[in-house]
Amino acid sequence: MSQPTTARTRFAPSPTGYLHVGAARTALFAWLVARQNNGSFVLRIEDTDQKRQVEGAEQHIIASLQALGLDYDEGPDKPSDYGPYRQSERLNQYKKWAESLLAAGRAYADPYTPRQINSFREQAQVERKPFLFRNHRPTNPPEWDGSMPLRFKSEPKPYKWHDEVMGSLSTGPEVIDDFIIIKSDGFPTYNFAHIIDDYEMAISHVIRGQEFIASVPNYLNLYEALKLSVPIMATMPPILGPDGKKKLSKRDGAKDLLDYLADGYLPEALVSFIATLGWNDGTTQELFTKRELIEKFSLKGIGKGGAVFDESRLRWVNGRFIRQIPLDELYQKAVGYLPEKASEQDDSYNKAVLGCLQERLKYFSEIVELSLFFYEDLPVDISLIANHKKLKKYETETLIKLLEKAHERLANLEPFNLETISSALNQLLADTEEKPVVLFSLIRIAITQAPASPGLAETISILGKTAVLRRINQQIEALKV
RNA sequence: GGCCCCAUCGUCUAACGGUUAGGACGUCGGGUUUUCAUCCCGGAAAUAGGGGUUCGAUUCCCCUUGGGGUCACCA
Repeated sequence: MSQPTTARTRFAPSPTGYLHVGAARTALFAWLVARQNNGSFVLRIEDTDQKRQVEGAEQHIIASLQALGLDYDEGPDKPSDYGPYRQSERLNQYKKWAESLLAAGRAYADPYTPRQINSFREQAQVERKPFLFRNHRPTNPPEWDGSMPLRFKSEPKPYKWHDEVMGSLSTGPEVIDDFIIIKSDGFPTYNFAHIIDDYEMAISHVIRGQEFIASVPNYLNLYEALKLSVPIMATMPPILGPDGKKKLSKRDGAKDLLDYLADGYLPEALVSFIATLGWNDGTTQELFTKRELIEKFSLKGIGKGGAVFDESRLRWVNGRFIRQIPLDELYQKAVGYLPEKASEQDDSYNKAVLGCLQERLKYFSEIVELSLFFYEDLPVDISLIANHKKLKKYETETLIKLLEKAHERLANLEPFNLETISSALNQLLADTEEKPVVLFSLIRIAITQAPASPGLAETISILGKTAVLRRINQQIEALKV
C-alpha cells in the first residue's frame, strides 16, 4: 500500500442537518492529521440524497467548522484543483466510472421493483439470515438505461485489513454483496461516490464513523474491481449519550455545535474537550491548545471503545479556558452576555464585573444570573437569611443592629475603594465581635440578594456607596416587617 | 438471527506481562477573615464473569455475559 508523504484528509458531511459533536470530532481529527503533516484538509459535501437535503445545512456546517477554527484548504466555497466539491456537481464522474464497471462486466442493471426486493428481505428475516442481494442476482439482467438502479457485481471473498484506530480487522466472504452504485434517479450512492471522490481528490486518510465499518469489505471489493489503491482508513468509535449505551442524540440536549458556542463555550475549550473524548497523549495532561494537539495528536492514540459525552466535564474545561484569557479579551467575548441593563453602564464598570466573575465562570450564558445584582436592586429575599445555616439562629433585632452598624461605617467611609472597604469590614468585625461567616454573609445577602457572589469587599467596591447603602436599608426595612 | 467491533472508578482515561491499578471530571468530607460555583487538603469509587498460558496477568488466548454497529435506490 502506498503511503502518501503528504496527508490529504477530508471531512465529508451530508447536508442533512447541523454539525453535531460526533461529526465535529471526526472533522477535528481529520483536520489535525492534515495540519500535522503540512497537508491539506478538504471539505466535500455529500449531497447525493435529494430527499434528505436540508436547506441551509451546508452553510450551517461551514459556519460550525469556521467557528471551531477548523479551516479547510479546499471546499465548495474554496475551489481548487480537485473540485467540484459537491457530489451533486460530479455526476458525470460517477457515470464514467460506473460505465467502465459495466463494460468490464462488474455492474448490472437491477430489474426488481422495490416491492420485490422487500419481499426477498422479509423472507431472509423470517429465515433469520442476513439479506444478500447476490442470492437473487438475475441471470439475464436487462440493458442499463438509467431508469433502473445499477448494481456492483461483487466477487465474494474474505478480507483482512488494517484500520489505524481499530487495528487488524477481518471478515469472511458472506458479508460481500452486490450493492447499488447508481440509484434510479441517476445519483450515486454514498458507497460508490465516496470511493470515486477519495481517489480523484487524492485523499490519503479516510477518517469516519464506525457505522461504515461493516461496509468496508464491500468497499475493498469495489476498490479491486476499479483497480484503485486503498487509502489509509481510520474508524472513529461512537460518542455516546448519558446512558453510556446509545449514540448521542438530539434528545440528550443541545448537540448542535453552534448552540454550545451560543451558550458561551469557547471554541478552544470545545476543541480541547472533543479531542480528549477518546484520545489522550498518554500523559496526565487534561487540557490541550490547538497547537499542542497538532504536535501531539495521533490516530493510534484513539481508544477503540465509545466515549460518553460528559457535559459537566465540558463545563470544567471551559471554565479553565475562561480563566486563562486576559480580561480585555474576556470582555470582548462576553460583553454581549451581560444583563440588558449593562448597556447603561460604562465599559470599566462592566469590565470590573466580568473581572470578578471570571474565576468562577463556566460558560457565558450564566453571566446574567451571576451578575444581575450588579445592575439592579433585586427584591429582598427573606429566605436567604431564613435558610442560612448560621443566620437563621439569630434574632431579627440582632441582624438589624448589625446591618445598621455596617451602614453607618460604610456611609462615613472616604475614600470608598477596595482597600478602605476591606479594612472597614475588618473593623466592623472587631467592633461587633461577630464571626465573619455571620457578619459578612448578612451584608452580602443584603447587597446582592443572591445565593452566591464574588468577594464581599470587591462586590461593594464595584457597586458603589450609594447602591450599597440603599440595599442595606432595604434589607433592614424588610426585616422590620 | 448472521457478520463485525468493543469492555479499567458513575464519567473521560493511564499503566514494556511485575504499580499500594495512576490522573482528571463529578461526588462526599474538611480548610481558608464572608457566601460558594473559585482555591487548597482529604475520602469513597474500577480491571464484567469463568477458564487457560505464565514464576507472575488490567495486559496474551478461549468461552460466557453485556453493549454497539451493520444486513437501504441513507449517509
